Amino acid sequence: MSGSATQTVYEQLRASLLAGLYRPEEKLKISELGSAFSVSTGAIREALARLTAEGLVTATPQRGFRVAPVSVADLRDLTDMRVEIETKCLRHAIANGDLAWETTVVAAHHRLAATPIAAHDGSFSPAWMLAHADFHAALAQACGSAWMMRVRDLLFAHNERYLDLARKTDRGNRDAAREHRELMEAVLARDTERAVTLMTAHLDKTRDTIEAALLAATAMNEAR
Amino acid sequence: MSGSATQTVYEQLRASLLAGLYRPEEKLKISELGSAFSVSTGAIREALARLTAEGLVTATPQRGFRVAPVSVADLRDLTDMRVEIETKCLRHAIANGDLAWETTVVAAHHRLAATPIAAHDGSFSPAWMLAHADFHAALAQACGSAWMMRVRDLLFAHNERYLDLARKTDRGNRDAAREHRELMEAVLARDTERAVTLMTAHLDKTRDTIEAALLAATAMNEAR
DNA sequence: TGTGCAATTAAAATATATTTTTTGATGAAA
DNA sequence: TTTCATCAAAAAATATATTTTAATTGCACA
Repeated sequence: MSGSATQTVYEQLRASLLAGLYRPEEKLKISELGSAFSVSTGAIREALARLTAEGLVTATPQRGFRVAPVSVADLRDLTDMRVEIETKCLRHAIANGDLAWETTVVAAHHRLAATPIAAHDGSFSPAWMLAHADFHAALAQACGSAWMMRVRDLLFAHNERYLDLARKTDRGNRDAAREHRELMEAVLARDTERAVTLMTAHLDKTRDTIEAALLAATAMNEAR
Repeated sequence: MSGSATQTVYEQLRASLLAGLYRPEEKLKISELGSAFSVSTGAIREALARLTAEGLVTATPQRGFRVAPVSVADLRDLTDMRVEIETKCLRHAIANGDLAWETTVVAAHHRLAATPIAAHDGSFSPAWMLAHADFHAALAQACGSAWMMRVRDLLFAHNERYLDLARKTDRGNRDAAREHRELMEAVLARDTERAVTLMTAHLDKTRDTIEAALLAATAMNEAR
């Protein structure tokens, strides 16, 4: 364990949110969570406060916490920003990255490629989600800017939440593995423009896929 | 008052941090703050948790909270990122902004120009800091992207902390008022390239000033 | 005089108890 | 039936108490 109870709760809650274990706008009851994690309400409130600052949770005075909402508009806005920052990281990383960086990229890609994408229930497997996050983080890592990485990480986290909503719709009609491989190859070849183009396409494609799933889900809800 | 105690504490603490009322790396004792604000320790912990997620405060398990450190390296990194995002906001705002936006910019600038920059003790006056923050926010506002604004606000907040460190060194050898006026004029003329150039110069100049003050302060500390 | 160890103090972390606020239900009056 | 007011239950917010952990002090011993 990495230390305090509140820290553990924060990490687990965050992971659960990113994995889509709670629905958007769902109420997060303090005492319920408290008994679920078997810690005091104080620890829960503290964890929720941090998640609120991250934007993964919303807080309304006197009426508690909820899972942050999702929307097509937000997804589009988020993706635009992500394209911006991810390509910027990539440019810098390709310019600055040394052999050690190349090595971590290759390693991260190997792990990603070798990890089965789907869990038995049709959702993304946790192992793949982790490998995927690590691969993208590895690409950006060598950008040499802590602030860039920080903003990147924030945006990536928010995107993960959407990613999970696109479980079923996604795979099959898309070759994410190829996209990742080409991305790696462009990076190793230090072909900045190609890498940027591929990254942009990759993120845009992800957005389109999620958007379709999101609209389908909304339509289903409205019909009911 | 805008509601709960924890909310109030969060806001006040944040304002104090941005105003430089606490020194970087200073210990933030929970119970001390509790009695200072005359609220329970829980409320303090909650506020600190949020500030931690914002990066204004650092938390170390089992040994509490401290004011986040500052450094020349961080300031440079922060400014690079700020140039990036502020100019991006500006481009979009100039493209999208309507008359209502122009109006708020003019209003914000008028207020800024009419507010005395220095308090009697040589630091920036709180009123000026507020008017300054509002002016820059107004410029970016019309960018039309919530995520852009969110990242911008985060970066701006961190910069405010540095700004205060540059109190004495700054004014006199710099005509910030002119820079702001020119910025407004370029924006009203919808001269995107000029506005971007001015904004970049404005932020870089701010960094240089702060950096000089920071180095001077460090040298003084080392000499002691 | 310095070094290591125990005892003490201080502070953080956690749990529990209390107060306040909101929400949902029930029933009376229009 | 609909609307409004009142009451009861639930949950959030806050305060207090307890436990755990880290820091400090003082003392014995080299």
